Amino acid sequence: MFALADCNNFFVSCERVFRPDLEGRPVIVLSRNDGCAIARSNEAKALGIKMGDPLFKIRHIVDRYNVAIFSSNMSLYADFSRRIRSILRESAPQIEVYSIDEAFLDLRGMECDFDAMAKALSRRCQRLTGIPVSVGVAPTKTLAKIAAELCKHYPKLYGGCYMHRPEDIEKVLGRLAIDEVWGIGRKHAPRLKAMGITTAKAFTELSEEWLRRNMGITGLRTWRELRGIPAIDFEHLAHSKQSICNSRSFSSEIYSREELKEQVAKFAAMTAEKLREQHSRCSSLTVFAATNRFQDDAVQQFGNVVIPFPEPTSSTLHIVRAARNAIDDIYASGFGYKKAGVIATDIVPVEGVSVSMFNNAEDQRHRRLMQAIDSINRNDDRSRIVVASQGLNDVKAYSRHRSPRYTTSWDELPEVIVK
DNA sequence: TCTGGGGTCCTAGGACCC
DNA sequence: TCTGGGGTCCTAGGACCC
Repeated sequence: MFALADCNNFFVSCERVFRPDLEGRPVIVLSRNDGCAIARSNEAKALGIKMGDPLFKIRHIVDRYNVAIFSSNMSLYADFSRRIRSILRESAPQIEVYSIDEAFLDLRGMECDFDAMAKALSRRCQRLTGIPVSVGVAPTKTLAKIAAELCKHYPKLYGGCYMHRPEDIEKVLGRLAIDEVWGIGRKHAPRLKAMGITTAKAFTELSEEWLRRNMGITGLRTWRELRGIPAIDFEHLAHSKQSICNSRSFSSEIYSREELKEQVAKFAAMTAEKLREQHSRCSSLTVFAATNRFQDDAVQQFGNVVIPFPEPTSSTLHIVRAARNAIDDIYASGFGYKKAGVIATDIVPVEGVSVSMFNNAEDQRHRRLMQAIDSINRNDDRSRIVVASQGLNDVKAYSRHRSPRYTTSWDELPEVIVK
C-alpha cells in the first residue's frame, strides 16, 4: 500500500495558522507580482474563483464578498512544508516528496491498521503545525491521489483519511470524472469525453491496445494504476534536477539594454547558486527575454539563445557573463521586455566532471571563491555578496499583501500582547 | 493598470552510421 | 516504373504535474 499526504489549500492554510480570524472567510493567495490566484480556500472556490484567475478579472468577486487576499510568502510556506515533512518521516520508512504540499509514503512491508495509522497521522500534522492534511491510502499512487481527494471533499465523513478497499474502488471510479484523474490532462480529457469515456471506470475498461496506440506509455501507466497494478515507481531518493530555471515577469516593461542585462544576471546568479547547492554543473545555458504576450495589439518579440560552455561550470562569474552576453544577441531597442529568464541544462554531477588540462587553475580559484561566497550568503534571505554587473536592486515586483515571515525572520515574529 | 514560476517524461523525426 | 534494411543518438515539442 501507498499513502499520499496532501495539505488542504496549502498556502491559504499557512496564512490561517497565524490569522485564525480568517477561518470561514474566503481567502486567496496570489502569485508573484500579485498577478493570479494560486491558492484558494474552500469558500473562495465556492465563489467561483479558479486556479490561475488573474486578480483584475475577479476583482468584483473579491470586493463583493470581502475575500481576504495575500501576496505569496514563500519563506513561510517552505518552512511549514519542512515541518510537515519531518512529521511524515516519523511515520513511514520512506517518503517521496512530490511537491511543496504533497508527499507519498511507502507502506509496503508495514503491518498495521493503515486506516487508523493514517487518521492518526493527519491529526498529528494538524495538531503540531495547524495545517489540515488529507491522507489517501491505496495499492497504487494514482489511487492514493484519488483517495486523498475524496477525503478532502468529505473531511467530516472520513476524518483526515480515506482508504480504498478493493470492493469500493470500482464504485469510487464510477463516480469520478475522467478529467479529475491524475495523469489525464487538458488535451486528453476532451478527447476521451467525446468518445463517451466520462468516468475513471469507463477509462479502465478501454483496451490495452487502444491505450498504447492513442495515449502512449504514460496513458497505459495511468490505466494500470487505476486497475490496482502499480506502474509508477516510488522514488525514495531525491535526485538532483536535470534542468534549473529562474525566470520572472517584471511588474513593468524594461526598455533599456543594461537594465535587462542586470535582471538576467540576477537570474544567472540564482541558477549558479542552485547548481552548487545540488553539487552539479551545467554544460549549457538558455537565456530568453520576451515582450508582454497578453498585449496582442503590439508587435511581439521572443528571443531565445543557447550558450554552450567549453566545460561544465557552476561558477557565478562564468554563468553571469554568458547570460549578459546572450542579451546582446536578443535585445532589440524599442521593445518593452516583460519577462526574462535563464535555464541551466546538460547538468552533470560535480564528481563526474573531468579535469581540464588548460583551465585547471582558474577552476580551482573559482571553486574556492564560490565556496566563500556561499558560506557568507547562506541562511540569508537576500544575498550579501553579488557580482557587480547584476546591479544592487532586487528584481522589481509587487507584493502588496504579504504577511509577516512569522517563522523564519526574527524581525517578523508574531507578538502576543497580554493586557 | 493588472495575466506565476517552476519541473518531468515521452515521442516523432532528423541526422548519421554500417 | 524503379529507390535496402537495419541501427543509434539527439532535439524540439507535446503532454502532464504542482
